[in-house]
Amino acid sequence: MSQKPNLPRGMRDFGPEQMTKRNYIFQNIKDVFQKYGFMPLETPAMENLSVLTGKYGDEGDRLLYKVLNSGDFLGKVTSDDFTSGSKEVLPKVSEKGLKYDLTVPFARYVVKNRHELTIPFKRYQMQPVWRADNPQKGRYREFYQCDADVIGTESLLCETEIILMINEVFEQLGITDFTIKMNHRKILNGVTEYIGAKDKETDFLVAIDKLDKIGMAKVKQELVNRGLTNESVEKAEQVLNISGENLERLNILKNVLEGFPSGEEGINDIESILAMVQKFGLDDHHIELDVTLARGLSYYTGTIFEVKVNNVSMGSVTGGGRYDDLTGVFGVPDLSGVGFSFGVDRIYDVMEELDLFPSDKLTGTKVLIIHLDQTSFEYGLGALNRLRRKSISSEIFPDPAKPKKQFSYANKKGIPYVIVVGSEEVNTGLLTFKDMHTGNEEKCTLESIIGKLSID
RNA sequence: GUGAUUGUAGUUCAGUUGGUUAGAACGCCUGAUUGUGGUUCAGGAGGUCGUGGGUUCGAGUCCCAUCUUUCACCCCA
Repeated sequence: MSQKPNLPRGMRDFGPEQMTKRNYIFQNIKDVFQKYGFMPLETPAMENLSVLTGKYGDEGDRLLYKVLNSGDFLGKVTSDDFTSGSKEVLPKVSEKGLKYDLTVPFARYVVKNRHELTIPFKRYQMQPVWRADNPQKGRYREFYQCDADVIGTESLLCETEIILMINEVFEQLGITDFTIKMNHRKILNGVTEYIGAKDKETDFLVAIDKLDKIGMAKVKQELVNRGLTNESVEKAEQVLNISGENLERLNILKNVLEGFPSGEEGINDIESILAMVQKFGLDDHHIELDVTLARGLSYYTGTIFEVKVNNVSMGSVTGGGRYDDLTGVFGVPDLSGVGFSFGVDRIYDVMEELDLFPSDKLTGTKVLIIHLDQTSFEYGLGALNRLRRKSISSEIFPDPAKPKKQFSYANKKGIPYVIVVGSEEVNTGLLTFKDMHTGNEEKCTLESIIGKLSID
């Protein structure tokens, strides 16, 4: 027990059964991305720290995994650096880090290849990212993100298509009870202006983002603690209490934010998106306008959204938004982009909790050939070859073993059918074909077996 | 980074105020069944009690450190 090798904290293996389920999710997402015209992209696990740092706020910088330089990593460090602490030492011992999300490396890629890209550039990316966070439920130190971004257009069609894609993916995965929470950074700007707390915008956003978690009373308390005036807090409560259908909420907001240009722009965007979603004939679009949705990442400037699966104990499973100037920090301003990301690991946990994995779509090997002696083994090899030529996922037990052991193997692997080959079968050419689920057996030619297995 | 919490067989867990040889269930292996799994029955293997120190005549049990698990804060997929 004690000798067992262990994994680093927050990192996980995925066994065959888990991988089958994970691939099922990946495949669904990938199919939808491609259907909407996104092309695949991969970037390395590591980026230079100069690319990563400063993009995710102070908190993000803390959660970045830094990679020690190769060779004599202490070579450039003086004893003065050492005594003045890790801040001085870090840049001298580490130049690279593991990527924290897929959006920033994507922006780096866009800048690097901007002359070759067809604009608008649409890409999807499904890769692991790393965060040195403390693990807990639905939170890992290594996890996959599935991003799709469009860069180089301000069209609200992008936002609309994101909503369509989210609906398609969740529908295909069998997740029906979910909510796409949508908001707009400009609406939030307008609200902060309206309540007279323009200089406290970050404090305001951080506090209201917790509303559904800690309740109005505590949010108000936190707003006061963060230095907002009582008048601001009262006005904020009035806005945060807006309820009703999306259109009603919009109308109330319109009145409140009249005369605040930023807020008006945000409302117009949301209205356009909702109208366009209707044009695609999506009646049950799961959208809920939520003025408390703020989202952490500081680079969002337009529409923001987040998906929550209802009635499960899990944070958001998808998130995204529009960023007007992500590439600005890399020297290319005015490239507007919008993107979103599925959290596969969380979707997996949710589907497990709701028991949504379809067992029939997840089987690997379809048929196992069981042999009883050397002659039948060799006969079986020929049959195996023919099955595989017909693209039937099949295997033969590799060792001479008792039937009991071979059947048991099929059973444990969940292989739905077996073919038994013994001297009788070799002589007659009629193979014993068994349905492991029902236990029924029949004698068939290989052709008719192939026929039956090809139907499924 | 802060505050709690967990660790005993492959897995999930019992284990009394510190006291003989650390248990169960499931799983695994063998046989009942030399051409049949999943059910049943009989038997068997498997543990440095996370690790390192300490207290004690004696530690799975108490103390310290460390790692790990889970959860909350922060933040977030």
